[in-house]
Amino acid sequence: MQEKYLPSEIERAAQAQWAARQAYRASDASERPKYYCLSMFPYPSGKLHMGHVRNYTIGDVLARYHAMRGFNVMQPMGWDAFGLPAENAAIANGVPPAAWTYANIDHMRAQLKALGFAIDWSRELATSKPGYYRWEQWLFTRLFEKGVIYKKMATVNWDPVDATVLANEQVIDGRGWRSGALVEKRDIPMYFFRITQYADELLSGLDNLPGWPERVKTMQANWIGKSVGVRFAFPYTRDGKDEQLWVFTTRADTIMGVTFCAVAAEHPLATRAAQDNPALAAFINECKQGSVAEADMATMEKKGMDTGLTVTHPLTGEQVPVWVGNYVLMSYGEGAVMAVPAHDERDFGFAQKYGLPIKQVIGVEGETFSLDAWQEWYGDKARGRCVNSGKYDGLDYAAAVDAIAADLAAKGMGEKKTQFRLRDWGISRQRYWGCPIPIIHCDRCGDVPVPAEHLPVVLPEDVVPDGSGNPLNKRADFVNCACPQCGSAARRETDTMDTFVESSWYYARYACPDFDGGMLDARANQWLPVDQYIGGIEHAILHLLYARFFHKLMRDEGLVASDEPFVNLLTQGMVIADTYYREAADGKKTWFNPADVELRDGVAVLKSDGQPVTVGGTEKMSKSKNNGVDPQALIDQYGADTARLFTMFAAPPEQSLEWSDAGVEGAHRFLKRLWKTVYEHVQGGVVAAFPHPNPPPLAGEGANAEPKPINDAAKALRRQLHQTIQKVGDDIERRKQFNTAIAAVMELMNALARLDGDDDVTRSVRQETLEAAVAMLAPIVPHIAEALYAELRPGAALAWPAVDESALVQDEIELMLQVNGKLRGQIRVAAAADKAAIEAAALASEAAQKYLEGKPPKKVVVVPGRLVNIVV
RNA sequence: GCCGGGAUGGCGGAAUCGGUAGACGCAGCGGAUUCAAAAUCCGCCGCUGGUAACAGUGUGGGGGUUCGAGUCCCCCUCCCGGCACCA
Repeated sequence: MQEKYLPSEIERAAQAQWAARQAYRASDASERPKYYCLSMFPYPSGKLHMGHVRNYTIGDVLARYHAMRGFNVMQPMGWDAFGLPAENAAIANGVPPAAWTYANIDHMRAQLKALGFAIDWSRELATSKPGYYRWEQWLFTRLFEKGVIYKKMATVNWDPVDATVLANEQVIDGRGWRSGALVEKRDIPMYFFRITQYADELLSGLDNLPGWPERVKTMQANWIGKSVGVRFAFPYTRDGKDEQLWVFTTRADTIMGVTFCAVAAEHPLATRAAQDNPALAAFINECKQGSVAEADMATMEKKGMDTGLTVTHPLTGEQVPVWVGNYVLMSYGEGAVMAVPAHDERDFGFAQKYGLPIKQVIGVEGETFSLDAWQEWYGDKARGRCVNSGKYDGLDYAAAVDAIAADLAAKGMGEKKTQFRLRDWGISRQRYWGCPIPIIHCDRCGDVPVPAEHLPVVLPEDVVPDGSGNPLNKRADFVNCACPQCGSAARRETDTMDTFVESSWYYARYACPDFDGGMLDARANQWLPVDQYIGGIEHAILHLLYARFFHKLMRDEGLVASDEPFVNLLTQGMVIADTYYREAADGKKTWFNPADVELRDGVAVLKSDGQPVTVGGTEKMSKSKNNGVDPQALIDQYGADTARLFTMFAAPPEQSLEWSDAGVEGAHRFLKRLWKTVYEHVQGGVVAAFPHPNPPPLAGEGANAEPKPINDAAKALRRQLHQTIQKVGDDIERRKQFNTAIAAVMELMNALARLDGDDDVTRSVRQETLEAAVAMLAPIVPHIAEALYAELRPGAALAWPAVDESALVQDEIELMLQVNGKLRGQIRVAAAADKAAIEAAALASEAAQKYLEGKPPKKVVVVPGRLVNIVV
């Protein structure tokens, strides 16, 4: 055995050996129970970042652990290959997005292999390949024919200078990121998935996901946002015609307090009023500026303008003024809202600002309504009883809503309605590097889906976008085609799909990536649902909701048999690091990578020039803040095992992980010590492990089943060993707390180092401990574990150690002794002692005597196995 | 703004069901080894007072429940994630 721990050597050897025997190839035909372990696939941005290392190490630990426990494990990997960054790189460097993407994939695949992940590479896929997106296009045409996909107008961010639709990310302070032009809202036609049709099932299905974190389920439930309310109309007459302004409210009980209505800038009523009102027209134009992002809408200053029009209150008959409000969105509900300033925070602010009347219609007994205390009237208190509401006075929330809905229905002016906050999913993107939408526009036949036999609609890969518009529009060979129905000249749709579509079903395609006869084959149901899904918490809502939705779409197409795609979900925290920057005179910040910064006399300075930089706080590793730590340098210096050990040890998986170079050093030190401990033991000759229920046969020792006499120190170590086996299995399998699993093995190794003696029994206990410790670490640091186990048990395959129950038995245990809840000492009692015996022992103890001063205790609390608390 | 999460030594974190706060690791300090250094090994290490034994105090802030609260309840502050075209 090599005396020195040489990571690069043993890692290369282990990886070559795994590849040679195809160790991680998942069998489609196995007797063993399946375990499908999936990590969210990466966007091929260039090179792996620490978030990837963390994500895939978590998945690999679980995959390897389950393989050691006898499961038929599948851990696949692929590439979320379409997306905006490829186009940005194209604009910056003049490289086609395809070439850039595939080069990145090659580099990142090599990095993943260097980390030693137990991935079945035979199932690798990239979403930008026609063999993949072909089936996405096929499903699109099926759903289009079923009406699950439809077309409607939707609002986008429009850059008037670049003549391009911008992603929210590309809008900075209301301006286009490249042009700096003020962004405008613009309505364009888009294709939508009718996800709202599945809203109820997506909501109720959360109850069948006990393996998901509560917080993710809560976020999804709030996102779907089911609410029962009332949709009703304010009638009005215009140009001699009777018309209606429809609104939706969850607070119909406050309908008698309506003092105005507010409509979106794009609302037909606003458009009409603006025709002979230049000031209003100007205001509407102003409203149309800025981004469409909800966060921007919600935080901007609430502004409005009177249209001069009024509508009739459906119950009181009063005239109600109609305002245009910049906070009312055309795409939400009806594009119009009723306003009750007394009982809605936003309406209140608006009314205060523009001097609109405020009318209290809800009261809480014993409390006086006052404008100063208006905030008090939200939450539970808002659900008081009706006042100043005529016939509805005295009714509570539910009764008032029922009565008001009934009266509106009787007049044909409204009805109860279940409303979801969830909106249909718009998937059209005016971008090149995505999956083409398989639609052909024919002047005669309209929107015609591309027939299955003509799929895939292949995206040309030699295009270089320039940042203005979609380059596909300039490709006559792509655009011009014949209508599949009538054969006349037609135009191909040039919008591509939202990349969330590709990531909504890739998990299913891994079961049968080579199948070219359809989207999925029978192997999908063999492997699905995914047993464990791992990915960042930032995907808690959108990606995970879309994937659940897609699973139900595929189920309803008869492609999968299950209702939900992911049985267990682990949402890992972010990897964060310090940020450093310098600010120029014009306020522009230049960010420096932590690797280029060092501390000199407590001041952060740039290594290159020694001048100070400003410390900008600890944030998610990102390109924009230039605080990403390149895992490659770490692997080169310490090896993959150290990188894996550190990322698993530094924080529990669900919390954010703060990067630290010093911690890496500690992880490496532990592996060196482990290597040395095994080396020293092996130098003395390997022996059979201490007898336990399944004595492992070792050449020369035979079936040595005679129990050997064992001293107290070795017995104590064996107790700790088997407690550790119990704990580590529980930490990995149930708790998914790898940091404490590692800490427990470290403690065990520290205890082993203190075990003296070179007799046969002690050596066999040492052998047992080392075998188990190496096996327990194998899922986390597989290369070194492989090498060490081969020295400890030549020829044997790594196996998870079994717990020896008999080693756990204790005769005497220590309890803590509290007086008035404060720790004052310990007592030793027999492990089997009952409450009375424990109490007697406690009262007889020196510490108890000291604090009781001869007086009887007021109360004694005995928690067997834990403590005694004496109240004096 | 709305929804979700977090805050524990100098640092990362542990305390799994309300029961020894600070496991494990990093940094630091002291010692051994060495010509010297690196590496390695041993010891100390929340704060305040004390030579020490020990005492007091301590889990973002304020209040509450309990024999007992980092953990449960109410209020507050700050930080982070998501907000539908970043992935």
